[in-house]
Amino acid sequence: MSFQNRKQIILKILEERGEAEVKDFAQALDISEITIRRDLQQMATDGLLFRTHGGAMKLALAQMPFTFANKTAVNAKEKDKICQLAAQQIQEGDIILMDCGSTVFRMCQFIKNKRIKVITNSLPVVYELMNSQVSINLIGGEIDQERQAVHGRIAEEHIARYKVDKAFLGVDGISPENGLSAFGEDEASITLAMANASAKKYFLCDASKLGKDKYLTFAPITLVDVLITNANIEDIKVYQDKGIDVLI
Amino acid sequence: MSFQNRKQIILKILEERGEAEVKDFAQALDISEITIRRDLQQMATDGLLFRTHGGAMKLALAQMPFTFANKTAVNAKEKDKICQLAAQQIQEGDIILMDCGSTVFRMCQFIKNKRIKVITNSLPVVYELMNSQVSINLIGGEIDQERQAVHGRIAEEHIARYKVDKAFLGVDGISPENGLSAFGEDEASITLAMANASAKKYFLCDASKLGKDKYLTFAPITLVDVLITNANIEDIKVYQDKGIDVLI
DNA sequence: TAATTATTGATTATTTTTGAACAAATTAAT
DNA sequence: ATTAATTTGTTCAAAAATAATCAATAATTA
Repeated sequence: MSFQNRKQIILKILEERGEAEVKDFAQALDISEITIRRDLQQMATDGLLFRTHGGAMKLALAQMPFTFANKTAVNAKEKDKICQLAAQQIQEGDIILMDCGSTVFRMCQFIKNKRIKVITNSLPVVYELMNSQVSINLIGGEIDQERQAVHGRIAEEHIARYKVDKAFLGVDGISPENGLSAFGEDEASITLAMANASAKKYFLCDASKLGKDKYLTFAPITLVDVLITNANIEDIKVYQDKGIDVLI
Repeated sequence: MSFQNRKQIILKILEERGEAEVKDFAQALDISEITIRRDLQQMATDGLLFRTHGGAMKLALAQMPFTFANKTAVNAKEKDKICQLAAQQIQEGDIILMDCGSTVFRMCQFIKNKRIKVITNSLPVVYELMNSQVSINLIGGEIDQERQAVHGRIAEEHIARYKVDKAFLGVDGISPENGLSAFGEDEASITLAMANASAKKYFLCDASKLGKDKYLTFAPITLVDVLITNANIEDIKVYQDKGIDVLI
């Protein structure tokens, strides 16, 4: 077993457990502790992990070239529940669209092992699904460095070329009266383009977005096929009355 | 059994198992270990596999998960010199194409602070130029997880929509007689598409690629406008005779 | 057919990797 | 603050792998 092989396994262990001791590595790899220490030292200087006394930690946040993980920290647990529900809607072989919102991003962890194709304009999503079962189609166009996503006319035209089963989208605001709203034009038109390219439109909205209107309203509430949220039952009645499926 | 045959089988073994030891290869091919080592060495310099102490690994496995900057890069210093030369060819305001080769990738460090637009299919380039002065246009299409780049027909169509000043490209082999060659079809056709979309074509080739023909020859040497290399003067004469600008 | 070249295998020297022993440093506990 | 326990760094030796050199074989060319 060469150093390169061990490197792989060490990273995998860290990926699963977050942190581990030298003993654990030595046992898992059936090799002496001193060798593990040397491995960890080199990998630490290579920036692949964080060395602690007695072991190592994964540097998920530092390793990620994107700062997306921070954003998603807000209401992470609630969002994860929503995403788990969303992921359950996906069958093997599906082709799905995913937009560049922070909620939709958290779906990645639940779909990594599905054999599906994901079409997306979000670089964090691409990064997260890299080296997974999922086959990825990246939407081309101008990169918005702030959003870490692809936007613009070219991107919309790219989307329009596809017809997919399901689109998983996020919005900044949603209300029964004024429909869907967003903070920016770019976001709105990409969301719209994705919705138009998909047979079934799923919208992932945590409770904080329900009943709110934001800067730009861009689509009627009828665009929504399925609303996936963590709001309480009274608040979602109005949406069900409009003929929208709601998953809680 | 010829070297070509062994090469095929070695690659097949790696494809199946991901990694293997010299012993395994020697046994499978019924040939001495020293010969296997020689094969592996050549294939490693050709970029077909990753050599480890005691064996070899599939390239995709060796490229650490998402450490896009390949730190084990061979000839890093030589490549950097070539890239510095290439970067000097770029003026403020230029729109340039960059392909997904490891040499071209190293240009990023030298162009970070230029006010230019880069069109690329390489995810490492995108990540490297993120949060820089450079504005990025990402080519859309299917993602090749091994190459960490976008390939395919959609990508080529995307490229064809643009007309740019300069393209900075890499190839796996280049020779005065047979022109440009690559290991794979996808790579070749993307390179060709980029060349066609650009007024001036720069090719970045370290000395190890000069005078070599690889698996697939896909374009005549006349496609090259400028060759940037670290080879010695005698070796580049033949290219200059063909009317190609050469920078050393 | 003979001469030349390229490929392969064997041998030896060099390098790399690994593990053990012990001193130094760090952490935890009193 | 001091001591005990653990962890780490350093040095050295053994083992494994590689590189280098040279002879033998196979392939090619004249």
